[in-house]
Amino acid sequence: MARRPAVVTIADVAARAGVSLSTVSRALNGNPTVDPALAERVRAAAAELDYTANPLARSLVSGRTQTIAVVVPDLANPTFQTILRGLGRAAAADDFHVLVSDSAESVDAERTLATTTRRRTDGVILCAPRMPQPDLDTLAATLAPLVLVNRTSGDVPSVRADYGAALRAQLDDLRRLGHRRMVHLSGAPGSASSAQRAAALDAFAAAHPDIDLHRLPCGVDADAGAAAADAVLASGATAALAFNDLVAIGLLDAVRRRGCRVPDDLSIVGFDDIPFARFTTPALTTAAVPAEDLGREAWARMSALLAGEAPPPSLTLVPEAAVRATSGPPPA
Amino acid sequence: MARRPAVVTIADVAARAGVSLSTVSRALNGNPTVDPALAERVRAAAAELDYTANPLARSLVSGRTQTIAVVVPDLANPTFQTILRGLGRAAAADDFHVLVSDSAESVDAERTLATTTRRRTDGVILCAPRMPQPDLDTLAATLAPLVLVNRTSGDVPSVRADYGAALRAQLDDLRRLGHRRMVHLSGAPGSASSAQRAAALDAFAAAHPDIDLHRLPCGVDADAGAAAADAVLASGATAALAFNDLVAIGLLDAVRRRGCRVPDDLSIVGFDDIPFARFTTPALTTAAVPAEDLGREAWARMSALLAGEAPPPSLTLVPEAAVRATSGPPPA
DNA sequence: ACGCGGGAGGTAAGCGTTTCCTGACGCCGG
DNA sequence: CCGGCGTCAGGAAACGCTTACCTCCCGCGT
Repeated sequence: MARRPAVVTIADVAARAGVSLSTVSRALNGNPTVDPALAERVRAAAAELDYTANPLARSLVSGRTQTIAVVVPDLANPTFQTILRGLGRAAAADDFHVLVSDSAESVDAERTLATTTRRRTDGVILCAPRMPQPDLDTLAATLAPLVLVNRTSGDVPSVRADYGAALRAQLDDLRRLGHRRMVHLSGAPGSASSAQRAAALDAFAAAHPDIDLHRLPCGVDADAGAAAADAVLASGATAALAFNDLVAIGLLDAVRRRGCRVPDDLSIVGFDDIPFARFTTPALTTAAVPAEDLGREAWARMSALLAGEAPPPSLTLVPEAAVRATSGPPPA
Repeated sequence: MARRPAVVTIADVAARAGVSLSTVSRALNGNPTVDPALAERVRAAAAELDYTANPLARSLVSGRTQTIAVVVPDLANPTFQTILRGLGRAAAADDFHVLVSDSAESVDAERTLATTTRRRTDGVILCAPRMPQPDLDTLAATLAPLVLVNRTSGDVPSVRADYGAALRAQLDDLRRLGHRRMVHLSGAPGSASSAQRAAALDAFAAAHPDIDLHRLPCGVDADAGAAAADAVLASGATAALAFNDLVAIGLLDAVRRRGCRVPDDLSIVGFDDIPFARFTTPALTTAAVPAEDLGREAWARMSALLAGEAPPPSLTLVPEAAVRATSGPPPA
């Protein structure tokens, strides 16, 4: 009994069709210089043998892998998941594969992963990298083609949400509602959005000296938000602005457990508008970061880069306010 | 000015160290037959040139890519995200990369993605595939090494949660609480868990003929849960068992908006214990599927397979009941 | 002093493609 | 009728690496 070869190569197809390797390659790649009848014969042979070109060998010679790498700080973060989903689907539509790595919020891992995954892919998308700007600038030089999400570096194409503008809008809304003591729960110091937010806070504080705007260091997840509950309540603030929805949700739950009524005693606003923000009680007021769009747009830029075209200009989306039920006037 | 070669190859290192290609390869791969002093010289040359072996070329000859493929039905589903995270981190710890694809709940995409990604990786992990059993069996034969999550096929190593057992426990709990009219919101017909759940429902119905157990077709997300609210209320059931937490959350929110008190008027139990289940109001009673463990264990099996060892036996984890506040006795 | 064994490093053969270059053939024009 | 040119297919190099195999040299034993 004829043992089926473990793997069928282009040579098998060539033998079957009675032509040379190069002809098979040309025929299967649609090279027009091959006689149509011959091409058909080759295709038939390939089909009978169930042949598909080995992508590795192909990549080695062509220098292209049809794969891009994405590095995110934490796969458990709903925002990154959504970005990844938009990105992944857009890339898949263009027949590209996605290699994801989770840097576990570690700057070292970020650098290492970016470098090693870059070597086996055609480009890298760094999603909200936490590393300091100089490090990012240095690294960026070695990574091209590179697209950044929520960070910028030189003229690297990027897409990002304007955290500063959205935070400013939130602060203004709360001020208009009458709040005069507010607290901001800041997270992930490395993230670019932190800088934007800090600037927005500074500007607001300067513009409204009558308002007591306190800043409370905090983590980036629900536990961190819960842990900050006592400090928030002790601060006497009538409104809390959380780094993200996770923090807001943790805080919301924790203060309610302590008997604090939201929004009557304390207004809470989140950031990101994760899918669950609608389902908290009360429904969370937040700023809707269009994460899926960010992912899609990031791919659009990478795709242009890979095609050697000029990428679309860097994009800054302003998150839209999603005013729901955790914000309201301060207690009288 | 000496132009730096775009890419430094093993030949450059060999020239720099004044040795042959093979010696460089051996030295860098820690082959003990190379003289320690020479090895050191090679390593030094490699370091000066900032050389790293081209993974593609290496893969082509070695036949190993240090990469595995994972196919999930929907990246937006928190359970798959968690599985992916456990899997990704475990694989990363073993210096493996992960190529993820989102099949968008499409059976066709599932098959195609599995096949094409398999070719550029060392193995595939199919996460909760939706395709019918015969298709899965056929496909499985061409995919080895393969690991299945939440499905089985022949003697393919697998890890899964025992949805049937957990659902049985939920049903028993509700019965003990006194519920006599219950409704089950079933989702994703293709999924293996649906079969297990159907069997559990059948068995329960047979064992407790006095209980009215109704089944309501439903989708798999929060919107589907919300859409089912009227039907659930109209059914007169005092307890609703949702296909997953997303459905439960949508339902919970929708019935509360209609003035229904949970759990006083209606008990609701979810499934999966997604991170947000703790934060609904009231906190959602659910069954805790250890998704991160599933991911980690899936990798353990793949890892063994790749090492040519016998994989650990297929694993079935029984989700633990997470009794919180959406379940209670039926109204009197 | 010579042969032989063993160890270290070099040579070259792949891995499976793509692609450049060459050669054969046929056709057309001179 | 012959030369030249265009077309199409084959040969072979190249992509960057690993590894089997072979050579060379050294040291030992007789």
